[in-house]
Amino acid sequence: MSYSIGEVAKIMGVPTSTLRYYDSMGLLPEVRRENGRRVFEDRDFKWLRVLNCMKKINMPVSKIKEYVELVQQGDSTLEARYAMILEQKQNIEQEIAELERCRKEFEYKEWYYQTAIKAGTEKDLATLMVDRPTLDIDIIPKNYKSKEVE
Amino acid sequence: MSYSIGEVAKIMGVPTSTLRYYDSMGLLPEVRRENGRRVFEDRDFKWLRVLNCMKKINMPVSKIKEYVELVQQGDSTLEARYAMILEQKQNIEQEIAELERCRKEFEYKEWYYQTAIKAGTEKDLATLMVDRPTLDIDIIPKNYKSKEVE
DNA sequence: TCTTGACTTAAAGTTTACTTTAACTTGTAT
DNA sequence: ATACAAGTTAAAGTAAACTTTAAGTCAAGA
Repeated sequence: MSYSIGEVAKIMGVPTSTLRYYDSMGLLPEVRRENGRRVFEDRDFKWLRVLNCMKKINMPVSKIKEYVELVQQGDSTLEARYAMILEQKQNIEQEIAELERCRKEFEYKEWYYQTAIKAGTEKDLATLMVDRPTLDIDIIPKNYKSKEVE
Repeated sequence: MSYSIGEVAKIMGVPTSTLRYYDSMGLLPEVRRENGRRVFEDRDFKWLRVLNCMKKINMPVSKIKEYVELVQQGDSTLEARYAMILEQKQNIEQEIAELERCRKEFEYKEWYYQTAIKAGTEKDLATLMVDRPTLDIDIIPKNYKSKEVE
C-alpha cells in the first residue's frame, strides 16, 4: 500500500507542509518519488511514529537527522544508534518522572480550589496547613548549595 | 527569608534573564522592589514551582499570565482558576499517557538494537517478526478515516 | 575614592520549528 | 480541451520564548 503526502498528513494529523519540512531537513530519506511526487509506504509510518516520539521528548530536528544519517550508514552504526536510543529512553523516563511531580502539584491545586470554593474564599486557606494532601516537594530544592558552601 | 534575583536564579537553575523576562510578562506580580532591585520571598518559590509545572506542559506564557491575572482579582475568580487547573491536570495526564507510549516505542528499539548487535546485522531483523516484545501500537492509527468514509 | 559585582531597563537579536507564498507541474474528471 | 485538485520548489515570513547588548545605578570592600 502506498500513500500520497496528503494522505499521510491526514493519517498523522499534521499539515503537508510539516512533512515537506521534515523531508527537506533529511528526516525522510526513504520516501521515494514518482513523477516528482513523494510516495509513502507502510514502513514509513513506522518511522513517522518513532519520529513523533523523538519530537515528543523535544529531541531537536538536527539530532533526529543525526540518527537518520546513522541508519543510512548501515550495520556499522548499530552501537551508535543503540546508544542514542538508550539516551532518549532515559530522557523520556526522566520526563515522565517530572510530569508525575507536576501532576501531584496540580492535584494539590485541585484540592486547594475545591476547598476554597466550598469556603467561598481562599483567605483562610493560605495559612491553613492541616487536612491537606501531602505535597512532598520542597519549596527550595534539596540540591541547592548556599553561597558559603562554595 | 528574602532572596535576590541572582540567588533565585541559582536555586531554580535558570538564568536571571529568564526571571526578568517572566517578570516583564507579568508572571511575577508579587515580587516587590527595594531600591529598584527585585526581592523574592519563600512564597515566591512556591509559585515558581507551579510556574515550572505549567511550562512543563507547554502552557504558553500568555495563558500563565491569564491565570496570574485571575489570582490577582481575588476570590471572585476561584471557579475560573479551578477550571484552568482541572484543564491543565487533564493535559498533564494525557501527556504522561503519550510519553508512556513513547517509552514503549523506545523499549522496543532497545530490544531491536540489542538483538541486531548480537547478530552483527539488522538485515535479518527487518523481516524477523517473532520473539520480540509486543508493540501494541498500530502502524496506522485506528481513528484514521479513509477518504470514502467522509 | 575608586573599583567591582550585581543589579536595573529598553530594545534588538537569536533560535527553532514550522508556515506561507508564489510560481509552476501533473493527473483526473467533465 | 479545459478546469480543478493536489502535488512540487525555493524563499520569505511567523511565533514564542528567551538571550544579549548597551547604558546606567548602587552598595560594599580595598
